[in-house]
Amino acid sequence: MSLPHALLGLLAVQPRSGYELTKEFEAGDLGRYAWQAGHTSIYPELNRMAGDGLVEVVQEGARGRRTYAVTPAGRSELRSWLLEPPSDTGRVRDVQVLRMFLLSALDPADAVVVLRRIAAATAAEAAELRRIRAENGPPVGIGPAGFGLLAAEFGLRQYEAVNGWALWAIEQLEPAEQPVG
Amino acid sequence: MSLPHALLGLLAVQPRSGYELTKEFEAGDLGRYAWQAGHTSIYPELNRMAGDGLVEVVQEGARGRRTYAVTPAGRSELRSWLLEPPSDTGRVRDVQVLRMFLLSALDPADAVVVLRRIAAATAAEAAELRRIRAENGPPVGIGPAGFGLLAAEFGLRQYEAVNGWALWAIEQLEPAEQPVG
DNA sequence: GAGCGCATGTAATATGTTACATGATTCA
DNA sequence: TGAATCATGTAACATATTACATGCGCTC
Repeated sequence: MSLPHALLGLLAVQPRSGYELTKEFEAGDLGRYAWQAGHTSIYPELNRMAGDGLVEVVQEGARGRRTYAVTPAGRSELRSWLLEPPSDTGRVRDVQVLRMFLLSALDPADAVVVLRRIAAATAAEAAELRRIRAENGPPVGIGPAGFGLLAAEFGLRQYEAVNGWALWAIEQLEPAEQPVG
Repeated sequence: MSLPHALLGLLAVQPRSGYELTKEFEAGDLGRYAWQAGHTSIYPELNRMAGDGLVEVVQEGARGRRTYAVTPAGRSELRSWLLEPPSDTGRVRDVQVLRMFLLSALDPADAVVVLRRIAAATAAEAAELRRIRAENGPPVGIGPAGFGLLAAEFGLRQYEAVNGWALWAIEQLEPAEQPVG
């Protein structure tokens, strides 16, 4: 269960309310590439973590808004979780990757259709990330400002890799698709 | 919920028992990179799918062993699931990727420790996959024999991408780690 | 003052994991 | 005949998703 660590990580960047954390999971890079959660998981978890002393309410605003920040205990917990050996119970579960693996079960013609879609989608995503990177200029430092640079670069390389794989796979399959040259 | 589709995909390659499917998820490429499940999920799901006519028992062996195969209805279901537009409810949840995103929350020195570990691990995995690919020779065709080739290539490119990213990230962080050149 | 978005929560349902449980078969 | 592995299952628990629910505050 990594939700508390994801929350600690986001709060370590800057204090936030449950509502803002929810938005971050919905729209941010972390929610897109790494971990997802809805508000119905986040609110109870924040209360639990506050009870455990990992986070604390640092501000109360309008409409019952409570801004949380990481406590020293929370920071320590996050650090040891990140530094501890992978101890991997690693349950991978990625629908997109599953689809890619199962392509072999399709006729080559069908598989190529899907692969072309993957190639187009990943190329578009990669182009978008390249545009964002160019706009922001070369990275001059990575700090508590956010995951932006590391995340963007990671996403870019990931998309490029999948794109290259899809193009390669299409080449492998096309001879079978068009045996009559 | 993609477990039934993962099962359909594995059974489309060849009929198998619940026990064998469990082993495949434990040790196979699909279980490693794409989707995981334990026997306590698999057995009830197979029974449900048999009730729905997606799979059928084609053989009964010793110790109550039941070998399942995909029915035409199951094949049709798998195909339309693979061809349908991504309709992305895509709930990404990858602990390793989460760790990578949260690195920014660490001191640069700590982050570099973790990144070096990632770089070493991904380099080793990539080397292993390259070795396997070299042993099996160039791919001459992809058929119902399995996910082997597509999977190995996908894994290799994935590991190379993460490796490249980790090395890049180390370079970004090291000036901060050693400000006194 | 009406509507929208902010902000938090509970309850019911689905799903997945861990622990528990059973019995058959093979091999030493 | 004893141990290991095959082979399947149920029950209890933890977790996640969906639906339901409430009320404040801002803006038009």
